Amino acid sequence: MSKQQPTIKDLARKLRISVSTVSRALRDLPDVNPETKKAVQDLARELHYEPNYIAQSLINRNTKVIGVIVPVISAPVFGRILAGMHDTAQQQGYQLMICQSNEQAELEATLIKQLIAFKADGIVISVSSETKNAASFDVLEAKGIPVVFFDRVPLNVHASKVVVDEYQGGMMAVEHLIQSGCKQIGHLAGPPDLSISTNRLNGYLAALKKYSLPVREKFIIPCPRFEEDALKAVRQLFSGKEVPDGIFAINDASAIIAIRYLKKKGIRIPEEVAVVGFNNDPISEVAHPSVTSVMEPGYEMGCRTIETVIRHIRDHHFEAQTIVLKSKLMKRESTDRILSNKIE
Amino acid sequence: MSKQQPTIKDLARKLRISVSTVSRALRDLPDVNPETKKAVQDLARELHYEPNYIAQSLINRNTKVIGVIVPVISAPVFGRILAGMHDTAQQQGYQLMICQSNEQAELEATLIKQLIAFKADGIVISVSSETKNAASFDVLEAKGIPVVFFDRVPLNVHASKVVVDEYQGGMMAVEHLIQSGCKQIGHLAGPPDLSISTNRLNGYLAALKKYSLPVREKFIIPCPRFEEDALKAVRQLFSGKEVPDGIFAINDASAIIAIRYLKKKGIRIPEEVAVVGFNNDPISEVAHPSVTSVMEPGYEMGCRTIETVIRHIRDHHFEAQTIVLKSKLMKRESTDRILSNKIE
DNA sequence: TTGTATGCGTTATCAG
DNA sequence: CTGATAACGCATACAA
Repeated sequence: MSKQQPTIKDLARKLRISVSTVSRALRDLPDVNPETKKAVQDLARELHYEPNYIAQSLINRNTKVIGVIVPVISAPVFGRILAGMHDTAQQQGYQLMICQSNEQAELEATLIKQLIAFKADGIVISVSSETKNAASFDVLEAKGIPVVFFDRVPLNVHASKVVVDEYQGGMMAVEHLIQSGCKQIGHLAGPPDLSISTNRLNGYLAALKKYSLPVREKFIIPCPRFEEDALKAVRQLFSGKEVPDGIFAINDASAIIAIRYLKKKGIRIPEEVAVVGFNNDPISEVAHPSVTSVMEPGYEMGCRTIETVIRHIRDHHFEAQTIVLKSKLMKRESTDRILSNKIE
Repeated sequence: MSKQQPTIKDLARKLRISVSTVSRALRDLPDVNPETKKAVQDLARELHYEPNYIAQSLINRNTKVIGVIVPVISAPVFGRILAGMHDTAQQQGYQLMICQSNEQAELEATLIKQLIAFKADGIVISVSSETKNAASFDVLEAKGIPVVFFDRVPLNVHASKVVVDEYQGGMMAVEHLIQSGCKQIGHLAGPPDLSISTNRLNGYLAALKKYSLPVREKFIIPCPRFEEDALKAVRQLFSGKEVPDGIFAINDASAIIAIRYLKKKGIRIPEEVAVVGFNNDPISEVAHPSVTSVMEPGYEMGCRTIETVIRHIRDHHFEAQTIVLKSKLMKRESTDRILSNKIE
């Protein structure tokens, strides 16, 4: 804190009135003499008085703080989500306490404890790729602290969730590849324990089934650490006798790693292999060729998540709900097999 | 908050001892019977007791919270900085309260007030592009709240600052353009009131001077809203009779907008016009051609900023200092005039 | 309309 | 080693 911030006590002493009157005047309550009220407010301004939120929290039993845990702050998807979260929180008079788990389950658990100790009114979480069970979240349920999961959500947890329809996204992506003429589509999958991974994978499988294309286990390669495992995965994908003519990647960074690998091998994109990414990160637009990608409504997801957790905070009996947002396919050069010859 | 979180009172009642003993046991203070200590700690674990930070803050007169204000959370540069900030803060036992000003001076002032009300132990700020004077920061000085400015810092404010040597960055960028054979270098400048803008501009001017190249006012075009004004600016740059053969852009997004414009006009890069960006955002690497860019040590800047503010918090007499970090030029295709014919 | 007393959860200062 | 009691800054029921 600082050296000597004025308190209501100081104001009271200077004005020779009681602290309760000062307290009431500052909050502009009705039953207080207009003159004394004005005197108090004037003095408060003059001394740059700011109410002590900490003390108020102790009494009101709420902090107006929402804890946020994301795997990595610097990932573009989370950047957009956090921006949306901050704007709606601000609008509703809440502050955000943003933390990153660095994809570590243990740190995630620690952060949850810290946020509890801070008496955050509610907590919103996007789980780390390491998180295997929901044990760390039980505390929250037990303590009755409102939680909303977003983007990456755990299974078997009774809580509100805000997610993108990953199944639809995956399906849409693969369907687009098929319609572009791909017959053998490889999938650079995500960390096995994440909901987004399995849902996108299921979308992939559903699309294949819809068009009666065979599923080849060898064409589905999980990348536990996302793009960090992507290069190895693509290599594996193209090491066999039969190689894919289309790739559906778990995110844009992985898609671009695949594209680079293919270009280096002299394989033309999209003519020989078409590629679809996920997230619509800025890089997908500027890459060469630009990458067709599934765009998730990140900012909106952030807004809805905060709205939902606030609803839970205000009404502790509010029923847990799952909000599913739709994603959109941004078609670009990496799958544009008709216009592909126009690419310079 | 929640319904019924256990307090030390509850623990005391259950164990039929006093709250002070419980308090001491929980903090593992020396003069307390090992047996009672164990009993307390066991019960605490059993009941999932978590200390109330709020109450502790009230008494300790510190919150272990550092307020952070950035213009936009979702910008890659700030993402990296925030990541560095969070990691060191976590390591030192501090929580971050991250806010975005959305480049608005007024919101920035509001956020500062909120953080003061929250009794943040210290505040770190990267000013909005709209911020013209330092009035909103005076309150902090007056109240003796430690402040550290980073990245975009205001002039005429006595406080610690952590910055990148933007002058050196700009100079390096332009020198590289000159050494690549450029003789007429245009500059897509930043918002006029920002320190980064003027410093990069000065670096640009210094480089021209060093190589005895003339300064043309018409080749320096400010972009008050960064990339949002970039297209208009490039158009202007190439509208006259004399056009540049090199462009130094205030950031990578602007550089890429320029590149797109040039490509559309059939102007070859880097042969006819070489381009340098700033920030080394992921897009600079994947763009076509990839963009030579000045890399700022964002993560490190975040770490150093938090370290500095914590130092000020711990020692209120700690002298304000300015830490200057060096940037690095990442050379890529957009300026590679020798290898340019190798670009596919 | 205003003041007094009490409490929020914790720590610190004393006595015992 | 342990237990009362008073703070921290504020809000509120109650009294005046």
